[in-house]
Amino acid sequence: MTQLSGEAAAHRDATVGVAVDVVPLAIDDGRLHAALVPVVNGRERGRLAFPGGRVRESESLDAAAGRWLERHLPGSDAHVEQLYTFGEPGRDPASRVVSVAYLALLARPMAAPGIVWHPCDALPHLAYDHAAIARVAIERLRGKLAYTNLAFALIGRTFTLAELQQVYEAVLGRPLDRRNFRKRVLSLGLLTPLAETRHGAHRPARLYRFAVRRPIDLAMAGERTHG
Amino acid sequence: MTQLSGEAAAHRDATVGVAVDVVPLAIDDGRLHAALVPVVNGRERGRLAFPGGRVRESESLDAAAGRWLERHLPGSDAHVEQLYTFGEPGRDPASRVVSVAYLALLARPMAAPGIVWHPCDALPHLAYDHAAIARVAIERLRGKLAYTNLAFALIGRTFTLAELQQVYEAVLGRPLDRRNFRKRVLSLGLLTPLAETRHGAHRPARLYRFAVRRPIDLAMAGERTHG
DNA sequence: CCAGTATGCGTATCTGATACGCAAAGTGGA
DNA sequence: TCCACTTTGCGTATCAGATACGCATACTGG
Repeated sequence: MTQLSGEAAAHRDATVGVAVDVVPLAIDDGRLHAALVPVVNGRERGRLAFPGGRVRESESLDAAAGRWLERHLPGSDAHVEQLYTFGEPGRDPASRVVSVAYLALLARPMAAPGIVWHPCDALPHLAYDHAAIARVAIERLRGKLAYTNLAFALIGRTFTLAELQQVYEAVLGRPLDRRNFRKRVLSLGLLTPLAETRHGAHRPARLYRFAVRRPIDLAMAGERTHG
Repeated sequence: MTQLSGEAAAHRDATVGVAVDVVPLAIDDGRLHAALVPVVNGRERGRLAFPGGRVRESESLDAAAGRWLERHLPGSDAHVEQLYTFGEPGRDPASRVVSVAYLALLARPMAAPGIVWHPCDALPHLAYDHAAIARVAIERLRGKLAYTNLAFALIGRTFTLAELQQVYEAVLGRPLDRRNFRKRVLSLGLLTPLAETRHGAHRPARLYRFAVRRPIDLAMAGERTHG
């Protein structure tokens, strides 16, 4: 906020509410999926929406996002980061609510009561402005995948290169060349090869894990002049 | 907002206020500057902060940002875009306020009553968490300059390549090679050469203008595989 | 008219992205 | 047992863009 120069005092006109909406995303069967819950009250009852709700006076926005995620997907151990804030006056027909949207990346689409996982390329009609939130979420994820190690949040602790490639293909929505993908991802130095291999129907594949499982911005290293 | 399953109803517990803070940035003398105003009330009185204040019930967040910018820098004709939302419970000692921060890019550091322009690489001690807001703003601007045409907002309608280069150097904080800058920026096809030239102490320089003066994402064109 | 400086253009080189060939290492069926 | 088949793993050729840098051009000012 800041200085209330001539404006209403801090405790007055608290007519604008604050909420968070969490967009849980995970890969399933080579496709990106989003977790939705049915709306229980109001004019939008019955429609699907992202988990979310009011921010308490004593909690931070990040804490509120974590709390609402935990309520609907308990123990999900997701990577959560702020996405964008939606505050059009008419976005909730009941009252004026500003919603801080969050991205939550899960290693797997875990089941939970009331939760429905939908493929992101064919979402149903969502409540409120959640279709716009979904668009921004997927767009952001696509962008960040290219210059961060964010993929670690969408895959288990150990994985083969083919499995990691499936994550990228699911998010980007297009096929990648196996051999170039291998070179690229290994040259970044983010992966640690393990001694074990995964045995399937054919040649066993080496297992890897991410050296660091927290967000790293790769653009910092290779500084770009541009301009 | 969203479903208020078991939570307090929409009109109750409106104890969290919503505000916007605008970070006005402009280039002056080859350096990036930010516009600040003194805080007039509360414990932080006298310190400098970014322009901002409460969001009205009937206005959108973008409209609130534009209103507070217009109040302090009337007629600035800035490019305004949402930055990040800050909502730590203790960020304002007076009351719980969530602030949606906005970036405002100006072609020149225009003067206005009460406004103080400070170089971004040597900001004074700011009120509230505005130092963090400033960091995020500059970081975001640096990032977006590399893959958008956002520079159009930080320069006048017509300019020489040397002047445009100064904008990039001021934001990025490091010198660029003249000849490579020229090639890069011209190959992007964003600039339209004009017939006129600007005459100074030496060889006259051709004037250019941005073909489009609204944000364009360049990464969309050259799609990156990565992986 | 010449020294000085900024503009404008071109070339060589390096790095990274892309396209694609091919051997290696397993499984499963004949 | 062995061979067809599939997936993994590695290498090479080529191309586009980034970077380093040389140099002529076109003005001003003394």
